[in-house]
Amino acid sequence: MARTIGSNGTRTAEAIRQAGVKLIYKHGYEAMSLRQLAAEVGLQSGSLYKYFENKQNLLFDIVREHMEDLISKAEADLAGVADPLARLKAFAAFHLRYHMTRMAHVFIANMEIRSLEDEHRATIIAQRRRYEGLLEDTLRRGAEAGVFEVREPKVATYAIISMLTGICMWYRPGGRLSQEDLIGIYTGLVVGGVTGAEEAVAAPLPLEAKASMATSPAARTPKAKTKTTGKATAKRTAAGA
Amino acid sequence: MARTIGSNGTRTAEAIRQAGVKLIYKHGYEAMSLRQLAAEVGLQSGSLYKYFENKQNLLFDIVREHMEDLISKAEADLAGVADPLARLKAFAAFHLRYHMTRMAHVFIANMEIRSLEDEHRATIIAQRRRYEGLLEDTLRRGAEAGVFEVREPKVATYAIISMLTGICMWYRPGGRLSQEDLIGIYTGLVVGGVTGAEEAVAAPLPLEAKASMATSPAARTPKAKTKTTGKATAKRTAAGA
Amino acid sequence: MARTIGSNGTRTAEAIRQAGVKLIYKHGYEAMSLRQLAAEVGLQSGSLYKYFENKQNLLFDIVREHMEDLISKAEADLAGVADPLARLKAFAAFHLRYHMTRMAHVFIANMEIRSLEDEHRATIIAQRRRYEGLLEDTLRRGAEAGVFEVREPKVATYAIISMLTGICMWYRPGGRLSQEDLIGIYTGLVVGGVTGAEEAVAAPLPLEAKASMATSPAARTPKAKTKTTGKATAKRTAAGA
Amino acid sequence: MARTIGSNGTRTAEAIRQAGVKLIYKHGYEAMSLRQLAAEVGLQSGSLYKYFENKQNLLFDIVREHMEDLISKAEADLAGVADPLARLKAFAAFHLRYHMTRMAHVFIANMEIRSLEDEHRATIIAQRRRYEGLLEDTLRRGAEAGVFEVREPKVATYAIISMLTGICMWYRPGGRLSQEDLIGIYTGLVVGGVTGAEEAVAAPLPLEAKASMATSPAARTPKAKTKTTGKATAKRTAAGA
DNA sequence: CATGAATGAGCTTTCATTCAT
DNA sequence: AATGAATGAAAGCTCATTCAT
Repeated sequence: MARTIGSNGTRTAEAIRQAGVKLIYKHGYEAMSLRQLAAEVGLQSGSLYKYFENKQNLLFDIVREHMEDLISKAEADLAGVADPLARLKAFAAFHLRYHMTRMAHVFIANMEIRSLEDEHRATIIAQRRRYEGLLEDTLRRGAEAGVFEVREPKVATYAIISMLTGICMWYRPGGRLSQEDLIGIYTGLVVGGVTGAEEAVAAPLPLEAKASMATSPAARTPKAKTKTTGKATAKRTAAGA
Repeated sequence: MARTIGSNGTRTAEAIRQAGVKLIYKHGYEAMSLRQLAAEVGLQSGSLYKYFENKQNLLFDIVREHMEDLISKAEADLAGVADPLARLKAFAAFHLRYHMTRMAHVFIANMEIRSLEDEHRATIIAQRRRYEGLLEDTLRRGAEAGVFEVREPKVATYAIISMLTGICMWYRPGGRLSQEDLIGIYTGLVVGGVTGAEEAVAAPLPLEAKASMATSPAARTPKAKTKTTGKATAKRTAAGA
Repeated sequence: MARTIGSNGTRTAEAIRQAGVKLIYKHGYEAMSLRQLAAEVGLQSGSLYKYFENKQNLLFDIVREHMEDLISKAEADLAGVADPLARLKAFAAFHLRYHMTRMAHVFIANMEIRSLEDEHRATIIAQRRRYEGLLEDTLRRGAEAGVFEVREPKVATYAIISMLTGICMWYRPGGRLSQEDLIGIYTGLVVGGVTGAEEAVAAPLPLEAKASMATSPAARTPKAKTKTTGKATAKRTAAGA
Repeated sequence: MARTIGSNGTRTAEAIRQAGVKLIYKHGYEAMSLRQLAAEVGLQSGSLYKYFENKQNLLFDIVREHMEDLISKAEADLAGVADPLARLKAFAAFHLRYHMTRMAHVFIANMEIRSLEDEHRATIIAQRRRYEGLLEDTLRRGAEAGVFEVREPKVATYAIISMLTGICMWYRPGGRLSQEDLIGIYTGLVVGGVTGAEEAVAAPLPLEAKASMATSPAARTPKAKTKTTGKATAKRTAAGA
């Protein structure tokens, strides 16, 4: 029988990718074994090595491609939107929609950064920073324009992204509230947070003070120690401990 | 020479607990080996079993005691505060301060729920729900009193807690912004979010519609399948896959 | 070079089985380590797991296959023999010959029942009962026919089988007495025992009295307690203690 | 409070001995851990070493003392009995009664010979031989006197002892048949076996032929390899493999 | 007499990975 | 493109044993 378009190899590669996402999401990267993965796609575990160099690279590929997808789609969505408030709402809506749609990928990208080796993690963190930049720039411009009450755009960026990303910890399709309902609720919280309520709580901050933050939240994630011997699985050491 | 005060056993137990927190924070529970842990406290790995039943129980003990501490301190902090807005601010301040102070414990409690066995996870999730209840009740009462514009207190609870918890992903002591600065910023975002900006964005929600959420975000964390045969190490399966 | 006929896998499996029998016979199941076994067949210990699920199953497979072999050969040997005395002699001869030929298997099947987990032990005990049934039925029919003086066929069955099985505690091929010599001697003891000498010793037994025996000698072997928690290696508890 | 007569130490020693018998009977020597044993008598496992040199010696002490008891009681029972048939019956009755009464000790002495180190096993086997000698001499004298039809007293000895010993594989007190009932049945089998039925089955044996047996069944039990290094638990190698 | 902390060796089992076929 | 046999390392855990107190 003739090969179907997209060779078996291509199809197997795709199956492995999908099964990998599923299993890492379910069990975690460390806890997923390649035997499991191979069984999921109907192969022997040794055969997987036709499709990736090693387990670490499978994870890296999944996360990197996810980040590329996330960034390009976000940039496309915000492309024509100039007004800061409109951009903020568009960002929030995009982020939420994306996170409700591709929960497994998002979950992995957030949880398994610690399982990436140094170099790979650096790549992903750079992508993350670029993505965060979309929001940070918007907040900064809105603040300059006087429409947002945001004195620390970086902090606000982290806060807002944490809030929005949190949705994939509990959201399930088919619930009482539709995706659009939820987008409405979350956007309300975000917009309310950055417009005009702030003075009610906080005293003016000393802007000239030394920053209390790392250059990015990403820097907080544990860093793998340099691989040393043999085939040993790379272990990670956290910067912050 | 006589035994030093606070027998070796007690001190070793404490050292193991602390090293455990440190290593799980750095490497993750799955990636931390008991040999590593033993080396960290200057023991043979087998000797650790004087101090815990098994690796899983070490994790559970750490997380459970952390949650107990978190809850009791939170309840103490909110004890006399009746006014919804004051309670909200007190909760935010407590949560942030706690998370900036005990980052490793908090990080572990959030990240390693997936590594807990069924029963243990259920215990922790129940504690989490109780903690979330402190905020949810406050939001609900504030909404009833007309001081908060919150139509979905549960969703708002998840959103706010996600935002506040996010601080331990990037905060480092000694930065430009003091803990109190950051508490000011975050509290501003939270209070702004729940007071009066919402109508600007979202259409009224159909309150009677079917819920789109699990009973708790906790339910999203992967659930271990029931142990079936033999001595096999328990693996986890995610509810959502 | 092409794979040798009978793939390596098949040959390795057979080598493992044989080495397993040899080492369990020599050291006992508990005392045999899988490292020993692997070394015996020239493998790493982990590689054994291509060939059995775990150590316990290796033992079970060995014992179960032995019992199947024993039963089927015994049934074949007795197939056409109707006369009770002839059947008794045929049984004794078969049992002795088998036990002198496959001493290691027999020894293991008798000694290591205690090392089997509950379910496995139940299977083996059922097989043992079936085998014993061959003798018991013969004794019973012989007693009914008046050719045997056997008032308690079950007790006599246990006694005779114990006597015959005992041969594998001391027999070695190449000794002064041939297998056929020994069969002659043992058969004489057995036949003499069940034909007509009994009244010389014992007073008539109250047949209606309550039995003083377990349903089978097998039931005397220690029974593993039901596995309860975690991954703990199953220990055994004796029924009679 | 004053010490009771028989110091605590003496009582503890006795408790350890009894618990040891119980646990070795239940689990087997290899499978019994000293932690279990210590727990059974309410001690820490390290404290056991006040009462024995090591685990191996505990086993040896138990078995040796059992054998001494067995032999001295048997010799006492047979002391005044001269007539071969009476001696045979007395031996059988004694052996059965003893085995029904002290099943655990007997079981251990039979099953755990393989777990004894070389030297210890040699001691026990010598005792066993002496015990067997009581029966063998009786058979020999009976044969010489023409009252027994036994051409191979050694073989008959092994056969008879195996048969009688087998009772402790299935007997339980409180069953339908009393100890005396069972003694009657077994004695009938034994006496019948050695009196006059033999010619019915076997052709005369060539007495001058080379023996097909080891000097004692005991020699069949595995022999421990010489202890080699450090504190390593001694492993055993079977002579017959 | 007994504890309790610790050792060091060894166990069964799992894993990522390799490679001849 | 895939198999299946095997490796070598490491994991969690248990054990008999020691010894200062």
